[in-house]
Amino acid sequence: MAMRRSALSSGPEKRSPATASKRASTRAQVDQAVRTRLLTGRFIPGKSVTIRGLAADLGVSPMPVREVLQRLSAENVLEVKSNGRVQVPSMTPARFDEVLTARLLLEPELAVLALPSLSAADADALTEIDDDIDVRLSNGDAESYLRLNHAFHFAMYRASGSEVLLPLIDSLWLQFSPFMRTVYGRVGTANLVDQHKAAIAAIRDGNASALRAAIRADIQDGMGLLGREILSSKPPA
Amino acid sequence: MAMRRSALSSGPEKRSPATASKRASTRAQVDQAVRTRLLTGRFIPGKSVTIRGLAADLGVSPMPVREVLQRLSAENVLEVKSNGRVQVPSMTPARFDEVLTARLLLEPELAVLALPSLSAADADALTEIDDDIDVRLSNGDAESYLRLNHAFHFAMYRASGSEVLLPLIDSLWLQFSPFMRTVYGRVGTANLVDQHKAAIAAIRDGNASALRAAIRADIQDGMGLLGREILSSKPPA
DNA sequence: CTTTCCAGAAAGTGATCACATTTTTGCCAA
DNA sequence: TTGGCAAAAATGTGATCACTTTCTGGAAAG
Repeated sequence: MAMRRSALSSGPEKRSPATASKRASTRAQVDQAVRTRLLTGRFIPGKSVTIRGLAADLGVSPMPVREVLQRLSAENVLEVKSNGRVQVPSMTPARFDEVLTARLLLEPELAVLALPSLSAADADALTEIDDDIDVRLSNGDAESYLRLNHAFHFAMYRASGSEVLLPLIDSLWLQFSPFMRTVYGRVGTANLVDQHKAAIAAIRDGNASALRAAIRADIQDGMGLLGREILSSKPPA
Repeated sequence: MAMRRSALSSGPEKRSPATASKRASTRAQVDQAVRTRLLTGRFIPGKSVTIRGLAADLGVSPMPVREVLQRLSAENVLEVKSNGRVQVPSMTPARFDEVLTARLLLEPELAVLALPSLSAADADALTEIDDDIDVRLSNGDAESYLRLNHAFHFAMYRASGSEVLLPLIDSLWLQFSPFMRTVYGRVGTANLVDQHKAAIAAIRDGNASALRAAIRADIQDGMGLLGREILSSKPPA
């Protein structure tokens, strides 16, 4: 294996004991790094994640990693096996159906709740993200698609100022993203469709029912159709 | 303050270093203990929870407590202030509305998903819990009511074998239970109504739409009416 | 060539320490 | 009595160690 030092922070490695330093705890950095990896599918379902291994990978001590893995386990994002080992859970048909159900129940609702707070400027920002998505899709860049699709949805959702629904949806995305990455890697991204433009139009019109329908359809298009099919063929995943 | 040693495990206190001992990790025990306290309202909203303090209270070392607090923070159950201190969050009107919305979206759905797995024996068990609830309500025993109401709902939900929706709902209950305890303590439990009997009837009939309606109404009755009113009068809570 | 078993490595868990920061307390002066 | 200020206590965070359990790989036996 090639030399890889400190996937976290490219700066000079000074870390005196217990130096909370620059107002960003090491745990928060590790947490962000792991979440990003999950959301962009850089953690494959079934992959086992070890404290010391990830700590070495990120160039930090085991303690912050240990706490982050606890957090993600509690969020139902990582799975703790009976022997204590932690891994990215494999997707099952039952699990997939539940995630889809939960998304369809929660996300259209939160989008509608966010609607009053979404300005024309927000709609412009969403359009910019969506244009970027179109480019990535045609290029087959699955990882960037995942990242931007997440950015699109959460730019909407965050506008709601939600304190309860948003964390729930956050957990859901962390749960399905690793699996969807494998799906997109298998079937490609070229024929992926979404309802982002319909959603943006609904936002500009301030049309709640249209926005609800768009988000619902978007989830079905991006996740429902493909994933269900994949799971029928390959058992665990 | 009176002497209080080890609220956890009344047995002889032997704990050699790193003895995973009797197949129940200390962390799991602490986790269960804290969750029970939250669900029965023994943690008051606004109460600050410290690692060392809780560890001393439970008679364990700080490490397991530290991990449990991380888990509950990640689940949006405990709040981490900007200074790192952890506390049971105060309920706000916005937060309350969101919890109620999320409950109404998720719980009726999961109940219906559980319906096919609910046998006549399960209905009998639910009836037994509900009878117990009636006794506690007339006695004004708010803490037992919280515990049994939780038991009633989750006896249903668990039958679904859910891996995704159930953890989400779990998080919601941990979020609103401390607040509801203060509500019941203020208005009493005598005039509390629920739809448990309607739910049990729907289960015995295998009637999905009736069950969905019963759960929805039960949530409105037990939480919606009272809580909204209380929040109008006292600001934080 | 396959199976069994044992030694070494790897991994999670709990304990303890050190340190920076924040909070609390108690005292002194106005 | 009250206001502020400094000392002390409390708290979260990171690091490190010890120990148990589990996993892995290879050697020996069939």
